[in-house]
Amino acid sequence: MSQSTPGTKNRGRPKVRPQALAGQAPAAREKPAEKENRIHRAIVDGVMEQRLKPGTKLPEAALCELFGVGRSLVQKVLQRLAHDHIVELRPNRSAIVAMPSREEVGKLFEARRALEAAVLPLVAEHATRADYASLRRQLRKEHAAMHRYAQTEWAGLASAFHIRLGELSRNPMLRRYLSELISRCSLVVALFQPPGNATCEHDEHERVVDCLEKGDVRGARREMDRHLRDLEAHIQLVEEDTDLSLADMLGLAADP
Amino acid sequence: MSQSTPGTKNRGRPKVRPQALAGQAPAAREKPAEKENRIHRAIVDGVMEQRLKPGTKLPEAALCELFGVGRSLVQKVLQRLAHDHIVELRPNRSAIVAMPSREEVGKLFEARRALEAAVLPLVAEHATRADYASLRRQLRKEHAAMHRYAQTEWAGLASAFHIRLGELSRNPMLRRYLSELISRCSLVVALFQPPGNATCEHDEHERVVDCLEKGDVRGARREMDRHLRDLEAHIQLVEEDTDLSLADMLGLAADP
DNA sequence: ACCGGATTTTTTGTCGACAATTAATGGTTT
DNA sequence: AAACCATTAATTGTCGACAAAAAATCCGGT
Repeated sequence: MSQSTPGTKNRGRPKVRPQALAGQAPAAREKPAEKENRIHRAIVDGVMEQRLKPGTKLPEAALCELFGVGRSLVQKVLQRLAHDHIVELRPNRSAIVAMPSREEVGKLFEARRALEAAVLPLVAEHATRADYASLRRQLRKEHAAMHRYAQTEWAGLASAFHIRLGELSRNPMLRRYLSELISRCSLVVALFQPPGNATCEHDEHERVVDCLEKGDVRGARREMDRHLRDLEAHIQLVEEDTDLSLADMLGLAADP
Repeated sequence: MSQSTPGTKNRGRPKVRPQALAGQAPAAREKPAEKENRIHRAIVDGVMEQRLKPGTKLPEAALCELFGVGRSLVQKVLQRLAHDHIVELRPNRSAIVAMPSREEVGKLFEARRALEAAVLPLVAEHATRADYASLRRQLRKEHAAMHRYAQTEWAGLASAFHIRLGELSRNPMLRRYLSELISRCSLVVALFQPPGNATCEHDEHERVVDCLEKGDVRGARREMDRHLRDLEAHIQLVEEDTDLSLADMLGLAADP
C-alpha cells in the first residue's frame, strides 16, 4: 500500500494553534507554582475538550511564546503530562498529544475495574454517615446536569463521583492511582465519543452507593464492574492503521 | 584540588557526603538518557543501602559537582525521585530524602495489599505453564540466596517475585503501580530493618504460586494478604515526634 | 522522473547566569 | 540575658544561549 502522496509538501502532524489553548492571561502577580499549574491545566483542558487532538505536536518554543514563559517551565509541565500519559515524549522530537491504541484502552479499563474494585472495601470500612450524605448530594448534582444536557459539566461530575470514592478510601496512594486512571479514561471517552452521544447512565452510581450503605461490598463491586463495562462498551474506537496524518489535516482544515 | 572543606559547621540536617553516593565514573561517552538514569540509580541505591538516611539534604549544587552535570539534569532526576516518593521536594528548600511517617507506612502497606490482591486474578487468567515455571525458577534462586545469608541480594530477589507477578498480570498500568509500591515498601523495610534481622519468610511465596497454579484465586489472595501482613509486622518504626534534627546530628556524628 | 546522499532548518538537550526566596547571622534594645 | 529586627549567606526558580540530534529540503546521478 502506497502512502506517499506526491505534491503534498506540508505533510505531517498538525502543530498547535493558538486558539486551541485557552489563553489564560497571566494575572498581575502569581505564585511561581501557579504558573506551572496554569499551563498544565490549559493543556489538559485543551485535550479534554478535543481542541487538541491526538498526535498534535506540542513544540516547546510555541508553548513558550503562547504562555510567555521560558523553556524550563514548559519542559517541567511536559514531563508531568507525559507521566500522566496525556502527552507522549520522544527523545529529540516534539512532544505529541497521546494517542492510545485500541489495546491500551482495553488495558486501561481493565486496570480501572481492578482498582475501583480494590478501593470499594476500604470505602465501606472507613465511610461515615456524613460521607454517604455528601456522595448522595453529589449524585443529585450529577442528575441535574444530565437532565440539563450539560454534556461537559456532566462528564466532569460523573468523574467526580469516582474520584470521591477514591478519597473515601482514605488511602492517598490508591486515591492517586485511581484519579490517574479516571483522568485517562475520561480522556479516552472524550476522544472517541462524538458530541451528542451521551451515554445516559441511568442510576448505576446510585446502586453502588446503595450497596455500600447496606454494607454489601460484594454487591457494590458487582455493580461497579458492570457500570464500568457499560462505559467501555459505549465507546467506539475509530482508529486508522498506520498513519492518520490525512485525517489530522482534514480535522485541522475544519476550523471553527 | 581540595575536595571538601573540613571547616564547615554541619549543624541541622546532614548534607550529602561524597562517600554516600557510589561515584560511578561517567563512561567515555554515554547516551544522553543514560546520564539521567545513572544519577537516579545512584541515589536510589544510596537510599536503599542506607548510606543516605531519611532527612538528608540533597542540594542541587552538590549533586551537580558530584556527578559532573548541570542543574537541569539534577532537577529532572529530583523531580522523578519526588514522584516516586523517594525524596521530598519543598519549594525554595533543599530536597531531602523522604521520611515516611508511621501512618504513611500503614497506608502504604494497605495500598500494596489491595493492589496485589487486585492483580492476582489477572495473573491466574493470563499465566501459562511457562510463566509458572519461570516463577518457580525465581523462587529457587530466592531460597538459595536466603540460605546463603546474602541479605541484600535476597531482598532484591524477594521484591523481584512480586514484581514478576505484576508483569504476569499483563497490564502495564497495574504493573507500574505495583512496582512503585513494592519499591517504596522495600525502601521502608530497608530503613527500619536493622541489618541482621532477616525475616525468614518460610515459603509464603511458594504457597501463593501453589494456589495460583491450582486456579484457586481466593486462596492465593488469602496467602498473599497474610504474607504481606507478616512483612509489615516485622518492621518496627522508631520515630521521633516533631523534630529529628538532633537524632540526625547524632547519626551524623557517628561518622565512619 | 525517481532515488540516494549532502545540506539546511527545525527542535530538543544541557548548561551557566541572574533574580527571588528562605535560612542563618549579628547587632541593638528592653 | 532574651527577644527582635536588619543584614548576610545559601539555595532554588527561571531564563536565554549554545550544541546536538532529527527532520525537511535540495540536488545530482542513473
